[in-house]
Amino acid sequence: MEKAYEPKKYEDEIYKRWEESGFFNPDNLEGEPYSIMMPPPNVTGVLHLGHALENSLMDTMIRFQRMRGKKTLLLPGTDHAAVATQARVEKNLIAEGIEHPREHFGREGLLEKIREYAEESKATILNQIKKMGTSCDWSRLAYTFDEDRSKAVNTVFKKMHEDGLIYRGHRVVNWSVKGQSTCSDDELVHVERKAKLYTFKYSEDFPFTIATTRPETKLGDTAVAVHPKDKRYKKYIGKEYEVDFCGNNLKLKIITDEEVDPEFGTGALGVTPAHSPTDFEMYEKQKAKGEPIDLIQVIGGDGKMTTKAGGEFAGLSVEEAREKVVARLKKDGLFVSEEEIDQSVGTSDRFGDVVEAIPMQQWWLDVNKEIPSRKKSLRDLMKEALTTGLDGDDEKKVVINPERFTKLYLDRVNNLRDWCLYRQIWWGHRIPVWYRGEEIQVGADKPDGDGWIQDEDTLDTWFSSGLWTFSTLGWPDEKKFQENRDFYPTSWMQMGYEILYLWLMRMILMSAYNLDEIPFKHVYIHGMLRDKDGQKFSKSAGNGIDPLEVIEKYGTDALRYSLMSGVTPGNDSRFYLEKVEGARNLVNKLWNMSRFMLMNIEEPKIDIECPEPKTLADSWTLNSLNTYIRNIHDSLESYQFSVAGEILRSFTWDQLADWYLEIAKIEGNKSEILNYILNVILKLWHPFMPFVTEAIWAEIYGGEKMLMVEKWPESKKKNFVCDDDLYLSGYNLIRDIITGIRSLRAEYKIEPAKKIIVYISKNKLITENAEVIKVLARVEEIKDLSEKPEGAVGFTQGAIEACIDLAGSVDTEKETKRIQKEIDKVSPFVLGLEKKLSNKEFAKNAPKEVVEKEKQKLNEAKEKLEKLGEQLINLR
RNA sequence: GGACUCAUAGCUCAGUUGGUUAGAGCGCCACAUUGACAUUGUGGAGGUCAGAGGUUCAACUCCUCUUGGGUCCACCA
Repeated sequence: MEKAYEPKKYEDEIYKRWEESGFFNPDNLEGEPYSIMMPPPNVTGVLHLGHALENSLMDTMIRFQRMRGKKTLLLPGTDHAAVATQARVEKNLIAEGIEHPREHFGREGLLEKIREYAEESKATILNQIKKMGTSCDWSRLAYTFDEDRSKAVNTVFKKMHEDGLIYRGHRVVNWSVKGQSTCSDDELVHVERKAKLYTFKYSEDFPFTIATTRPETKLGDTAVAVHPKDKRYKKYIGKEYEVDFCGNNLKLKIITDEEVDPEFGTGALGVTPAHSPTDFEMYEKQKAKGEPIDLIQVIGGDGKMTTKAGGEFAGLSVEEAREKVVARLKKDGLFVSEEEIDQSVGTSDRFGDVVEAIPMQQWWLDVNKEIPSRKKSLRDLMKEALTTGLDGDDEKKVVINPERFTKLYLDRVNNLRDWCLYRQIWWGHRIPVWYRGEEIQVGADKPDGDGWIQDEDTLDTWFSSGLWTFSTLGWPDEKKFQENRDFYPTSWMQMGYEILYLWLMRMILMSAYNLDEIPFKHVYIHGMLRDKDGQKFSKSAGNGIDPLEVIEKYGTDALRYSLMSGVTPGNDSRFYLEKVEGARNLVNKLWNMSRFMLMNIEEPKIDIECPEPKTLADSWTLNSLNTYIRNIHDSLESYQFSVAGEILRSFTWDQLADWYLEIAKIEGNKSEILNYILNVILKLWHPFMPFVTEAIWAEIYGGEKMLMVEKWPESKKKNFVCDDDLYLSGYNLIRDIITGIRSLRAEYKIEPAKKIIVYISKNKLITENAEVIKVLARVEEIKDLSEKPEGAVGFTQGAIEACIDLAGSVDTEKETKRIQKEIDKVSPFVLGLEKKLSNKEFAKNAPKEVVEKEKQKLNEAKEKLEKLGEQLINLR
């Protein structure tokens, strides 16, 4: 084995071997099914560190489960990401000088451009996933926009339409002028900005003033709403006014609505049904009440004022129209005041512009309507999945970790509005709806007869992502799906909290509706990765880090470990290169430890049972390892990746490398035990650091047998027992003595090479481990404490006292200080314990073990205090 | 307006059903250096767990409030 581990030499070759082995494919495995559907990365570019974290989490889990003997499936794929991808390509084209890509290329031409980009991006992404060491089944690779997935999309659309859940309606939508497309409420990003609130009167004879930040929309007002209990306006309710507003003849009915805040502005709200979601709701309510008001669209899809806005304003941009309206109001003496206020506006998450509310004929998914065969709405299903389980079946319940996200999810479900399904872009699943005059047909294929025209629009990208957990398994093809049925519902899903609403909810909706199943049993929500200073990684901030560059420099294992260490569910974590460096060191340490162990193993055996310990160090290490096996297993089972990694690191480095291997050099003859320990730790490390462990495994056992499918270590029920009481805490005592001597040596600046004589109250434990103490603490001879000379300095560890002879060079003052410091540390502890133990309530209420433990601690501390006192007296 | 979350060593973070003399990594200080490893080893300094109350025999851990960061949702006419 080489002196240092060089990841580059091994990684690609190992990945190839894994792939060729066929064990990424569960069809070649046996056991209980375990499945994870990889959240498909968007084909908008390359993978970032967040994806790298996700791959690490999923692959660690899947490797762990595979080694446990499960039939594991990690299904890879990518997402066509409709709007995001088209927006990206259009942006690139505009940067290249093509001002209007849609007009320039036409539908098919632009689609071809996007397709090219998507394919390229896809290839890059898949390669990156491989570089991360992700053990996914490439034979089941899926894409949200491929044939099978499109089939699923069309099938679901048709079914929902037949169930009456998808309807067509003329309603106010969120419209991105820049993107020339709608977007759903979930796709809005709210930003704070300053705005002017204008107060004005519609006309001379209108009885009161109203306030607005959008004077230009007032050209489309058809009512004025006040709070039903607002006394100021009581007498006007129900009246109708006809006003001349900036040259427009407006009919305004005074209506009431609970939504109106009497405290805001003047307490009277000009209702613009066409350009405000809440106003539109009032319009609908009025209609339902049988007292309809009008709807006048004064802003068009191009962001300009329409002819309905009046000749003076038609064709102006919104901003121009606003200025003009304000100027006109001032001129007409209708303007009252203006003030600056904070306002939050919705912007498009993909195009970045402030969205306009515009009324349009669109298709919607009704979340409140009863599903004919179920007597429940989609909203009900979404709720059930996280509360009682579907149909009250606890087995059909999704558990979110950390739990707090459950509440967020449910709050959102309760306030859910109908889902606007259509997007006026070209990249995406084309709507399976056909028109001929007034006739409408739904289905993927063109209906019989002439004159049918397919809808121009495409579906919201999340519609296909919502189907991901089962469309990837072959649904709606019954045969294909049945073959994969064991993997559904999937076992585990991990995702960032930022797509909780966008994705998690829709997957649950789609699965519950189509299959009457939950999509997965457990969801693990991870936080966002931030840079060293806690900033988000982003293109515009220029702080992005390419995972491939990190891999190139430090290796994949180091990247994986550094990403997962320090993460706790639901919380953001920071990424910086020092962390990767530390992980790289750990990887190398593991390599070198293995190298050393291998040198001390006579003939490595791949199947080796835990050998009987021969020395104290052996039993301590084997017992300790046994406990760690259990802890790591439990931590991984409960998705505590960081904890599992940390305790494994601690065992490997702090216990094994720093102590046991050093002792092995002294005691010698440990071939079997080292063989066993090496096998076990390589297995335990494998899910975290697949490459280096597999590389070491190959160094030991050749490339034939793969660690990836070795059996996960089992912890034994019983530890090795020691007959003597002293042995129970024996090993820690030996370590403490060695550390104590080392510490004294450092304090008295005894040359490291110089061997000294120590005096210890001897017992069997000391005698048996004398050699270890001698070598590790650089001791010439161990003599009995009774022989200690005048002026020896010492320390106490539990029942054992040890001294070193400084041959008259004791610095009394310094030593006094040292001992006093020690006493100052122990005495308050003793006092505290005494107080606690003398408290009757404590004795009465605390569990027996706790009381016993405290008593023991007190005795030990007291003893130590006594000895320290003696030492202090001896100094004088 | 409604809610969530974080505050622990210089820095980044663990601390999962309340019982440790509160931990790790990095950094810092001192020392070591020819065989597993300088991507190293040894020793050490460093925290009244944001603040104030409360519950409890016992609080970093549970409750309330305060302060300061971050996030989400709703409304914003």
